[in-house]
Amino acid sequence: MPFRIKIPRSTIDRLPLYYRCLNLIEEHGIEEISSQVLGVRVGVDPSVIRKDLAWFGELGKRGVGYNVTYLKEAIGRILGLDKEWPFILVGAGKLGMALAEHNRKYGRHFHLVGVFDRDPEKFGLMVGGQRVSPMEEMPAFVKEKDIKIAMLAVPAEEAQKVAHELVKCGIKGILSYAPITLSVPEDVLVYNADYNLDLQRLAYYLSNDGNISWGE
Amino acid sequence: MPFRIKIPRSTIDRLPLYYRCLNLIEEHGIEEISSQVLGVRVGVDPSVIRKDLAWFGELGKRGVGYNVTYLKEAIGRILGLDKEWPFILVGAGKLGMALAEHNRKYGRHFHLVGVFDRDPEKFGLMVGGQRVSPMEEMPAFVKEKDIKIAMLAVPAEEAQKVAHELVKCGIKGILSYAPITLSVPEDVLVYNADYNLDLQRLAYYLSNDGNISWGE
DNA sequence: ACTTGTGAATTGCTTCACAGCG
DNA sequence: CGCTGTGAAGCAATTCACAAGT
Repeated sequence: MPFRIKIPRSTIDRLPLYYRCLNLIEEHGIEEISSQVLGVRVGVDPSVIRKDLAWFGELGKRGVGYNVTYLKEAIGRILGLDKEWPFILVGAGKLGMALAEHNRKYGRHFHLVGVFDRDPEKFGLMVGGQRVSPMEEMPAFVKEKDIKIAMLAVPAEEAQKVAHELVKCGIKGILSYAPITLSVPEDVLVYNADYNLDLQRLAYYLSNDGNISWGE
Repeated sequence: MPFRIKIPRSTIDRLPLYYRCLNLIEEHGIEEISSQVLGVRVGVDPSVIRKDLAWFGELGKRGVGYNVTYLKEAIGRILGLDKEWPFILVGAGKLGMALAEHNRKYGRHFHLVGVFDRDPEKFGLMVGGQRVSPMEEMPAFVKEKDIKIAMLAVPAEEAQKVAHELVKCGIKGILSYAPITLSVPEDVLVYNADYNLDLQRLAYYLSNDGNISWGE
């Protein structure tokens, strides 16, 4: 009888950190690693790493540690990186173009299959190995190829409208660079990549040293 | 007698969301807002908003709600956005350049004052309103202008080395686009802007629908 | 001897429910 | 009456400490 367990969000948030680090460690030719050492490399407490991994079975060997390649591949499978994820980019401005080019060079597991924009001047331009197509062609394209992920790099004013369209044709995950909170149905996931959010968080800690003070 | 209270990290993480949204609401000419309505706009439970804001005093009026402009400015002060933050960019590749241009157009509260790269071919290029300077000039520049924030957009191989240099000349906050976990002293803050992390988290939820299944 | 996997204790955050005020 | 501010309850995540395994 199949049953399902909910994995803590914080665990999922850390898995890509482990994965990224294990890739590097593997390249260095290291075969075994302890939660201790991995912890230092990813900046996470070893017991957190062990708890995180334990959700998915017994991935390590007691007294020894974790096999780097095996663990890397296990985490890859957990994250769904054993398949290639096609995604589209909406918005071929400077930022969108740079992201697309960057992905072409460094992207693993995710490949750009379409770029869309409203501006006719952009049509036909090559961006990240794809020709920019008019926004009107997006719905058919996404439905036909059954694409689930979109990167959104359009101006704030357009972002909500575009998000709506994306959802309507079946997109389930959006990585948004737009500086607004998108409203989407709850079965659609949005990650905010607007770097101003992070800059502002930085500013808080730099201003307040993590606290606020009162009194005299 | 001065005393200090620790604000939850999750509260700080949400403040920029509120701030971003309040700016928009203010532009629409709305003067008062309840935690209820704001909650819908930012996708956060109203009681979370009230608890978050309560850390900083009584910012609202019972029976009425929050004054939009007043609240926006209060949050701005809390985050340290009442001052302008100068920052530098290290790495004038495609991504760095796009980020710099983007910041010039849309950046509030943070302004780019220097761009550095190791590649002599880049020297002198205009990026985000600044001329690209050789990496060697960075330490003197940062120290002299007392800059605290850096954006890091260099290849993985260089990133750790550069992070070290940044820390050595007084940088306290790094927004890193490099696909590695940087190791820095604990009084230095690093935010990871590597979008592959978010794509991988998306992939997990799209693959597993938030769960994993066992058994038969 | 060393390191994982894991229940138990602890800490921190969110949700609830309502008193306090406009 | 409506909405904030807040103690208390409930839930989730981290930390601890050690048994289990190599």
